[in-house]
Amino acid sequence: MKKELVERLLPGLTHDREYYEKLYPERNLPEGAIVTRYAPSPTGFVHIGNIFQLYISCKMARQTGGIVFLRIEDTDQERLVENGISKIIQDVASFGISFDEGAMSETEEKGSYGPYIQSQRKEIYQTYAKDLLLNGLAYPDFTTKEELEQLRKEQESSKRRIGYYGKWARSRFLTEEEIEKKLDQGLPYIIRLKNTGDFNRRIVVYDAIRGKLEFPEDDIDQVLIKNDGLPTYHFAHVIDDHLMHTTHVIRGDEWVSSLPVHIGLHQVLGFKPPVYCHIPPLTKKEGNTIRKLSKRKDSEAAVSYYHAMGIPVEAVMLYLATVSNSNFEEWYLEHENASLDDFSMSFDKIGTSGALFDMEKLLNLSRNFLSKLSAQEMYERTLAWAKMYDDAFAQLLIENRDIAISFLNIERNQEKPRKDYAMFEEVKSGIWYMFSSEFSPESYEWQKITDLDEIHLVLNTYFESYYNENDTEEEWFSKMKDCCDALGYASNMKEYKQNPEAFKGNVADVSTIIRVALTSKSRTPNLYDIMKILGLEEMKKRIHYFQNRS
RNA sequence: GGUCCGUUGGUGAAGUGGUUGAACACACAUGCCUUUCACGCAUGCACUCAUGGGUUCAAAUCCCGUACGGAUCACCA
Repeated sequence: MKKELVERLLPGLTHDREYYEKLYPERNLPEGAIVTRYAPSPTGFVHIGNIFQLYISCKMARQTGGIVFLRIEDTDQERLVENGISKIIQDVASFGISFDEGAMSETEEKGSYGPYIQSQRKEIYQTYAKDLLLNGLAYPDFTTKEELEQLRKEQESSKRRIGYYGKWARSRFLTEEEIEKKLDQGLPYIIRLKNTGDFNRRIVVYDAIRGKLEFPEDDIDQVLIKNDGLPTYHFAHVIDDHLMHTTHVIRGDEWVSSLPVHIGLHQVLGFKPPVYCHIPPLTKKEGNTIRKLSKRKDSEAAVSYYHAMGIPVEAVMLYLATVSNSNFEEWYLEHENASLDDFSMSFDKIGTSGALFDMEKLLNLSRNFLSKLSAQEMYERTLAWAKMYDDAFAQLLIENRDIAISFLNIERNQEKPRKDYAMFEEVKSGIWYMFSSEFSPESYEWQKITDLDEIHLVLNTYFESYYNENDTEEEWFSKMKDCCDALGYASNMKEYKQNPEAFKGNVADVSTIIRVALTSKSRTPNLYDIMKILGLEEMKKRIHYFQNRS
């Protein structure tokens, strides 16, 4: 196509493609370093699947001495959300992830391969499109949406392959005179690739995760530049990843079917394609069907969900690591105290079929993680959570700091600590009865022994004659047994089991009476510790409260 | 409809032709321990790897068909 016409189509371009090729030279990185990117469109909040993908990207880049950068794909101007970039950066940062290069805020960026916001790279894309136009590898298309729709219907009814290709791509055959005439009329147009691909030829692509993939060549005249002058995803991705020297494109597997398009574009532009790595989606079972986790339908898809529930980010990352590399879990079991960074990930250990998102497993990981924190850390983190999501609870934690820490410490400093909490949200329901200001229960969880006279008898006897604040745990328990013997309860479990009729109950029943009277709950951590923390004064108050109610 | 991908237990999965009578983890069940709970310990949990056929001395592992599931086919990414 002649130069004047091309300049009419894509006006105002001051550079040629060689200029850009020189502007963005080869990166100076160690052999085998992986350069990859996170390339979201700023259309809302970050999805847990994005974090999953990002985790893999960061891991692979960092362990090879490479780079991961943030590129904003905002070529769809209609779907943009206000402060979209900040939201992405914030959500990502909340999982402890940051970028080596790329967009850093709405207005700032870092690195010498920018701009990293696609809408600011318009001239670059157009320059490459212009080059294609000049070489007869692209052409303007004035077809309207209605005409396109019409074309599709024709193809459907005659059972042809759907798409704008070959003889169906009518604008291919426009003469330069016809183009000029339409331009004179001011008709809107787009730029399409004049595809030389042949549907009957096959191409082979090696995906780092899925292995050998085979497709027919793409022969569709893909849109390169849209009506608004901005490129389509396909065109922008190919140019950006070439110019930014991306070595590995790590993205969701909804993209595998556009691989022929991307390979084709790399070819016409004379680029060497990067290695493609398509990761499977996180899925969810709904009835009998399995589908991708969806931001709209599934609350657990939003990153904010985990923060609100108080699931520590470490646990979420652990879960994502478990799902991403099949050998991670075993490795982690052998390296209990190792950091995630010490694990060495590989593409071929990433599964190809989507993992069902398993909340149980995540919570289990979280429970284990939280059980390993010190009481002090547990307290601080619970407090930090409460300050964000539950003011009243935060206040209580501050007022009862020492009690809270002592309570959280029960059976924590041991080889295999208690696993009471999977999220900070649960701490409240586990701890409230320790705070005297909160203790005024409406009901008590009485178990086997429910006769109130008997309960009073046990409580009075125990506190009047047996409890001593200064006892060690052994002394405490042996006195508990003495109390049982005195009241007709079995102090020895084996004896009780052999002949339950001979006793009113056993030492477990007596302990339960005391536990419930003091806490209103039948399940609590170790009673001895709880009594120590409450102290005699508080216990008297509670027994008194109970006796007045019944 | 075209194109492509996948299918090992309730879940994540290991496993690429022969110590797999299918590892490991989560969940579940039972028992033990035990002051409740939690922890811990022990045991159980796939009539065999979607299904039919083929190759082979030998197949979850290789080949073909079928079924089911998923992705994609925009001037969205």
